[in-house]
Formats: sequence, structure tokens, C-alpha cells
Amino acid sequence: MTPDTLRAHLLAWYDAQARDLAWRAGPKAGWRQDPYKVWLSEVMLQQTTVPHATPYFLKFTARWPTVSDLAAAPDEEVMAAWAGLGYYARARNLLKCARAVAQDHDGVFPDTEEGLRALPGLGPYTAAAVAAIAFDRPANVVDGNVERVMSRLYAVEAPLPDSKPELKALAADLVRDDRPGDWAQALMDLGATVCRPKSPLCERCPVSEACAGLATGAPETYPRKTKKAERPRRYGVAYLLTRGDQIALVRRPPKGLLGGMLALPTSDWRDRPWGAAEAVAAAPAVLDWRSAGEIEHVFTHFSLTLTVLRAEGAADEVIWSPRRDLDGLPSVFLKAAKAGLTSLL
DNA sequence: TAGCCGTGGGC
DNA sequence: TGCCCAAGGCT
Repeated sequence: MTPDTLRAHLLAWYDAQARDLAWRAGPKAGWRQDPYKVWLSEVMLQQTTVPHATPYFLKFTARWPTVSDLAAAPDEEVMAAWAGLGYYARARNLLKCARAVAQDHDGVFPDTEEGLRALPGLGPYTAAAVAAIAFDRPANVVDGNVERVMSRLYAVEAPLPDSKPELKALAADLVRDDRPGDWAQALMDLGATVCRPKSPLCERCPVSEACAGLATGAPETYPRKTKKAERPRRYGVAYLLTRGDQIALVRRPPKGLLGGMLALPTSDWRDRPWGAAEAVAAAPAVLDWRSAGEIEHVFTHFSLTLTVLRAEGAADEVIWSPRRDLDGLPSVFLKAAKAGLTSLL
């Protein structure tokens, strides 16, 4: 099958099977997409599933309908709205990018891959995706879906991540000036719904006839991957300090893990458990701290066991917040706060 | 450049 | 339960 025939099959499949996603302007090819919505959705979808990102996309676009609206929003509001979506550097860069577009580009997104690539938070993938989807530029849009599709289509034996350049080159050979935005989305839709990581639905694939991976009899074994390092465990203490109907929160430093987010006060997170006495000694105030549970949380590169201690009283340099308004907390602290608040004292 | 950076769902 | 995975970017 020639590359152009392969393209024709996949584009025809896309015309019939395109997913109905919140950020897609409409079902007809050629509909003008709003660059702001394309960009916002692409950033939210970085390493994030469609079901998880969708409610956040709807919330953001309802609250901040244009990039200039978002640019004018206070940092704390945007960070709180992002809480639960993870990878919080994305939210910090989202704001930086919105403000750069508002201030340096008169509120209009650059319409070239190169111009987009210069904005904060837009790497090779996102710049190409926005260029293709919003501006119909013939960009080579390569994400995890495309890498998987290419690795199967051509039965690439080299393992990821070393094979990334090869997979990108294979994808580039299929990009044309004709319908580049639809082509990018067709490839990603195929990867998400048919050429899935596990149990691919090859019988429904519009290009199975051309697939070398299927011909091997084990398409699901592609892409090959090098083994990952195991995840270490860390231990910490979270302090649930209440004052009547309020709870003490802190703002984490702007960079690093959960940077810029509201949080419960915590001890250091180290590689051995905390004893009761040292946990109390590390508390933000001298109070009658009592055990209030324990939670488990998994981050990308370590697992965390968080012991929750609870006390009633006062402390310096904390942000008092209503107990019932914990929506702005990252999931790990929401989990710890709920565990502590529901524990019997 | 390789390590850092969240979360929730599936199996 | 533990592991894998999802439309990556930054430093």
C-alpha cells in the first residue's frame, strides 16, 4: 500500500469515526477551530486522559472564554482551578503563555509551528498539534499514539525511547499539505480507539492491510520498550491543624513538586518512616497532636506514605481556609485532609 | 540528557 | 496489590 493510499484510508475512516470531543469545533472538515481552545485542550491532555481532562476544559472555557480572560486571571485562581489535574508546571506555564499571547501578540496566537514553539509550555508536540489543528499547517504531530501506530505499522524493533527519532521520521513521511489538521487527529484517534496499547482492534483498523506489526502476528507487542526503574517509597507527615471551622494551609514554593499549589503543612518526605515523637517535633506549632490516619499516594517517580496528625489551635504563617472549601488542593492533600477530618479523635 | 513532574482508571 | 498507561515539557 502506498503512503497516499494509506492516508486516504485513514482520512476516510476519520471522516466517519472521529470522536466527539469537547474541544472539537464540529464534525465537518475545514471548520475553523478556536486556537485558544485547541491550545488549552492540548496542554490539558499532556500525559492526561480525555475523561480526566474534559471537565477541566469545560470549566476553564466557561470561566475564561478567551486567552486574554485567562491572562487577566489571578495566579491563585488558575492554580486552584487546575488542582487535581496534576503536573502543575503545566498550569504555571499556561498562565505564562496566556500572558505572553495577550501582551506580546495582541491576544492572537502565532499561526506557525515555529512561533508557537517559542511560547512557554509548548514543546515539539504541542506546537505541532496547534499549528496543524488550529491553523492547518503541515506539521508532524507526534505523540504517544502516533509513536505506537508507527511502531506497529512498520514493526519497529528498536525499543522506546531510543526509537523516538526513527518513529518521528516515519510519521513525517506521511504528512502532506492536504488536510494536515485532520491527518494529525485521525492518527491520534486511531491510536486511542483502535490501535490501543493493549488489545488493539485490528479487525476495525482501516490500514490493517498495510500493517507490518499485524503481519508478525503480535501487533500488541509494539512498541518495544526498555524496562523502567522501580519506584522508591518515601514517608512523610501531614499536619491537619484546625481552628473551629477552618483549616491551616500553606502555599508551596513556586518550583518543584506541587509547586505553587495550596497544601497541608508537612514534614520532609524521606526514605524511612517517622516515629511518633519526631513527627510531633517537626510540627508547625507546639500543640496536642494526635494520630489521625495514614494515606498512600503514588507520584510519577516515588510512592508516598503520609501519616496524618491532627490538632486544634493556632500557628504562624498559615492560610486559614474553610474546611468545606478544599477544592483548590492537589489530590494528595485532599486525600490526607479527608482522612484526617473523618478520623475519630 | 536523563531525571523530575500528578492523577485516576484498567487489569 | 502493583504495574501500566494517557494528546509531554522543562531543566
